[in-house]
Amino acid sequence: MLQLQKGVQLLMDNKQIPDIVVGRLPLYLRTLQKMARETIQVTSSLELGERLGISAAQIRKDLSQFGEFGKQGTGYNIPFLIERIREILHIDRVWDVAVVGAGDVGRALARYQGFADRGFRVVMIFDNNPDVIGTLVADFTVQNTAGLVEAIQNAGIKVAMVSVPADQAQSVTDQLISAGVKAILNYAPISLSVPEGVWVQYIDPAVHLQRMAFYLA
Amino acid sequence: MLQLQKGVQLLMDNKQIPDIVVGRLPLYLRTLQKMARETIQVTSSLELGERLGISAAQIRKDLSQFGEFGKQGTGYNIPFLIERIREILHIDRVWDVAVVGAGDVGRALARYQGFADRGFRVVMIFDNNPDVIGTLVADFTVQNTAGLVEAIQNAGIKVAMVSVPADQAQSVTDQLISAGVKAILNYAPISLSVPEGVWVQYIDPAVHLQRMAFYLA
DNA sequence: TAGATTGTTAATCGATTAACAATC
DNA sequence: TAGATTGTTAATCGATTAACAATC
Repeated sequence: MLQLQKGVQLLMDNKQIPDIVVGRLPLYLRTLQKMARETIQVTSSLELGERLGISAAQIRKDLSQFGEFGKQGTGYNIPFLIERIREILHIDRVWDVAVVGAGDVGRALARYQGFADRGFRVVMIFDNNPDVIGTLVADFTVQNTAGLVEAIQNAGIKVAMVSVPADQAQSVTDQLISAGVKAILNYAPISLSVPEGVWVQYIDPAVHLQRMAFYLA
Repeated sequence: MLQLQKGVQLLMDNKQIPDIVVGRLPLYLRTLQKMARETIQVTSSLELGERLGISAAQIRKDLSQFGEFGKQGTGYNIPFLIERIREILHIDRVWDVAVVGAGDVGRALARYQGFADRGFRVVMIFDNNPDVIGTLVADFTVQNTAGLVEAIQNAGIKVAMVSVPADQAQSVTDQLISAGVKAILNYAPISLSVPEGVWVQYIDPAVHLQRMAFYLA
């Protein structure tokens, strides 16, 4: 009875997790996986925090949003915590990803080895340049962007990376959304408009460099 | 006298600008430059905010940290505001940048056209693979990483991008710092340790994708 | 002038840190 | 047991928003 009520409460609770906390989980995961490769079995919020440059209190607070994963006096079992974070982030599976734009950046993304075991794999790449369509990138034949919506819809792809010129990025984004894509990693140097329920992350190296330049003499 | 005192106060003030505000300035700049290309002359905090998905109040508050750049009833002169932000960010000049690691990512960075007119230009690229050293990337001959410290020191370079495998990134970072580099854009999927006064920004596409995966069903 | 929009203040909201009982 | 470390609460700190006088 209490058990049930608790369950109901949890369901109704629908506690809103701060996005800033969500944003730190992949960093925790990356460092935990590095520790695992170093065959470390257990860690503490203090040790993990030192590796990340984050306070121990913040790590404990962040994790406590999702459950109780540690043991007093001992700390966190690393393989266990890795699995919990993978579940929380929904990367205890592999998401198929489409790349749009087969220039230098798109080709580097299609070949990138860094997605392996991190929840994603590139499965198709598009371009609108007739000289590029049909060529091979990694193991993929570059497809015509004209067929993007159908191909992505048929494959049920929910995640895409955009590496087209800035002036094509919004149009490509609109097509991706109409094809059912819900998460877009945008390399074009432009702010995108997307409807509620679609997520965008931005990678613009010039923006990152400019931010640091502020602190340069 | 009052004038002087004001100046002195400003000097002594040394008001700490929140880093989160600094981080938004490059986004404001990017959108303002897009508006300028659309030959718009004047904008308001409301209009700029709509393009960026940021509240008008936040834009005004952010800018007010650095001075009074607008005009009541009118808004902001776009070319004027662009110049002020470029000064604030210290990108009213061109920073030379070194790329370390001439794999797919490093080569894409060396060829990237997106740094033009945004305050940076790549001037050298390094790798430690004998098969790659001496080859051409864009207009640059790939140099041996063994000579990195001397070359960067001699050129007075303060900004670098790291695109080497994760297990070499900390060692490369240490060398860059000993060569005088103060700002590092790190593409290796690892947290770097750097001393006070050195700035790091991270680009890890898997981290960005993982963050969005949380919101996917 | 009337309308628009700034820069700034005060109020609100949210995130981080400090501290500690619980407990392994 | 003694020492260590969690999960959580309360206190602090910082960021965002609302509101408006000033003024173009």
